[in-house]
Amino acid sequence: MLITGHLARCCFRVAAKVSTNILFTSLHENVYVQPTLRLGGAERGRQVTATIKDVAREAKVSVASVSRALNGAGGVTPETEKRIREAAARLRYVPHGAARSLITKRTHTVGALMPDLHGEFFSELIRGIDLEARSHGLHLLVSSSHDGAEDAAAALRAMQGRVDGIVILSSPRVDAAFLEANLPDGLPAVLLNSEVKAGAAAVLNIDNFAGTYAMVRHLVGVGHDRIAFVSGPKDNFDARQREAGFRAAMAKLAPGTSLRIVSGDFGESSGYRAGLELLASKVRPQAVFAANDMMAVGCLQAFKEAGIDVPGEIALAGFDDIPIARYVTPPLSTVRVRIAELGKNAMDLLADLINRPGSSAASVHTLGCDIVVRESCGGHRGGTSATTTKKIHRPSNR
Amino acid sequence: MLITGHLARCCFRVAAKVSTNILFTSLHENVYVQPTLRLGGAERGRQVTATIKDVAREAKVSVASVSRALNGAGGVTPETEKRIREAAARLRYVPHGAARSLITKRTHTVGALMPDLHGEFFSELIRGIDLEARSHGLHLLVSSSHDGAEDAAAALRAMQGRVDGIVILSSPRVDAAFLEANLPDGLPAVLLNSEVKAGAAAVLNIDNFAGTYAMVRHLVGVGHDRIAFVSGPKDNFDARQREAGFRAAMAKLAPGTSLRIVSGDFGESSGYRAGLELLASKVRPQAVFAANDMMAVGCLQAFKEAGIDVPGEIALAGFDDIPIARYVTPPLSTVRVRIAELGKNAMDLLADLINRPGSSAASVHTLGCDIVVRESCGGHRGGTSATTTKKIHRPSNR
DNA sequence: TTGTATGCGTTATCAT
DNA sequence: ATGATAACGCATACAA
Repeated sequence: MLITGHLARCCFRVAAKVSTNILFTSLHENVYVQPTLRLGGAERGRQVTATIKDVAREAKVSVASVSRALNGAGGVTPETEKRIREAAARLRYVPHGAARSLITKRTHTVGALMPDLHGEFFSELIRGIDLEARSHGLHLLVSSSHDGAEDAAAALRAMQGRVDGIVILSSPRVDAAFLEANLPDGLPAVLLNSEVKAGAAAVLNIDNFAGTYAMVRHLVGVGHDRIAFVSGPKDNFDARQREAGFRAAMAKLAPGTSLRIVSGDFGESSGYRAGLELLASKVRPQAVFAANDMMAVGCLQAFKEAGIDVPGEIALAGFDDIPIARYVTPPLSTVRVRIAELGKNAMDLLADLINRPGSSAASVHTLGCDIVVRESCGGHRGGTSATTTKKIHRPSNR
Repeated sequence: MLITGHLARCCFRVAAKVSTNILFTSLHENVYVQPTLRLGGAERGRQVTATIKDVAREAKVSVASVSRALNGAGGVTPETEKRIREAAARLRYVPHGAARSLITKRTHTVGALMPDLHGEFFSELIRGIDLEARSHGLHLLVSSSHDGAEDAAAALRAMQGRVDGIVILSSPRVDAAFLEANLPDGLPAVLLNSEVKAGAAAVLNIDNFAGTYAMVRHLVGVGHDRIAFVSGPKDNFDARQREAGFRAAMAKLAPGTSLRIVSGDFGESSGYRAGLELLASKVRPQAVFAANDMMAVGCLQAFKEAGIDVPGEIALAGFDDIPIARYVTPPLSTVRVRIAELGKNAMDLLADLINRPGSSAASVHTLGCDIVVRESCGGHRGGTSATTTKKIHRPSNR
């Protein structure tokens, strides 16, 4: 829609396979010239990794002393500890994670299981999780990109014995039944964006309901009455919550108004179609609230093509605050989800669950959203708001 | 710049801590009602995970037979195998990864080490890596979000014995010296976006040079002569290559033109400043080529505010093809980097390195780019082009 | 304080 | 075909 296309070769086509390099050279100083460099010391033979035994031999002590010294368990003379540490450093000794976790029962690793996600949401979530994991001394085993339940189940199985806990981002496929069948009993788990309260798992959700509610309140506040809603896919938990929030808000804040809800699928083009459909209505809405930003962007495109002024003739709002929202014309008002914080909180919850088994088990948490008022919804005075994580419900299941 | 602000509360503020839930209920059917659900069978006691011994006992065979049967190593009667499989299924037996890799010397896991990256690039890269890893039967241990060399070194150490190989995305901090000091000798590694050819590691780069060159050719082709360039940070490899490509292209395709290069830092606001600076020039450029899209977007903002028509008065082009590029007005012409493919190729290279040690070692590969012609650079006939990965150089270091 | 010995769960090498 | 047993690298209870 926005782009059209003819082909234009980007790279140099030359006969010889390796000559691209040479061609560059002839054009310019050769950017591919690279410093040759030997890595590591390449000890004799294939001794690629030193073990605790090697260190023990080198330091002329037993493996037990090496273990004690390096783990700070005490019971070792300062001088022998020094000797051991030096030997370890000399040999570039690093404890073998698998071996250690075999006896320790701790992998210091958490898993992240998520559906096939593109873009900002995924990266921000992982970012939040990873940062917090590191601060807890945990590593992150990621398994993303599965649409199928079979994929996800396999990934879950493969994590057995490799993780101390797991963060699971729910999806239509990874639902209650799936978790019941595949989530190992006793494995600390945090469910993100899930409608199930599953066993001992903690649940952390986005406050879609309140976010939508607040946006409706803003729209009503700036004088809009007939607000249409573009809903998301029915099998999506977020989408359902957002629609519920919209219905509740309208019932409360604009009572008596007949609800206008057209369905979309979170995709840009479904938003475009919804926009066209709304324009064709007998009574045109004063504002359109799309259940996510991509659909709002599609709407905007439809309005632009029809020559409708936004927000002059129709106000527009979205949900998510994807980066694009700021850059469309006019900039899109939306509900911001603090994704990295969601990840961070999930990780905190999980760490707690791991360190104090049962502590946060079966608790349900909710992360508030902000609304970001930009130009697309009229009554623009700008700004954002923030709320904090609130514990909603915590049955004493233990 | 684009957003201004007043605060608007998004969530309901109520006195009681837990009452948000109740409030919602009073507004609407309670969206937080969640099905209670017992997970797993909860075998007796704390037997949370069955081991191979349990299966052996259950099937009345030795652990050796269980191992053979489940690994398809042969040497086991169909009926005993059946009995073993049934016992395993009954006990929900899953082999303990750590224990297995201790003896196998294979973790079936690869590490991904990357700097603190936001947005699309990170997510697409991980996506490409993860998808391909899965198809190779490998898992992904991610360690992202370090700016410091110390951070990265610690992450690298922690991967010892937990991964069979590693993909490293270079950054100013993770450079030749860093790798020499920290990359374990003998560990299969693929360096992404790196200017060093390090030991036995394979290197995979984006063809920044050719991408920039092609875009300049396009700009010149549609009649622009005085093309200004907004460069990126000097310590960034991509930025340097792109500038080199620009210089080379201009020298070849627009000889005699005096070069106009203003420096930026890849950030939007530096692009904005560069835009203002260029507008203030005695001789205004016909086209501006920014070393990345964010700077181009900043430029565009500066031009818009100055009332300059794009592409009418000044053409504009960027690099990366971030999602935003399509949505600004006018849509931004740019050089597309196929990031997921980069990740996929890196993973392929690594899998090769793992399975056939030394096979792809010390090879250098380059992934071509596409140019995407949209409206911002004039001469708009639309479209993209694609090139494929080409092997540039492969010393016989083995 | 230090060393010896056992076991973690698995695969591999022998026997039988 | 099957079973006993020795690794794998580490931490730890116990002995010295």
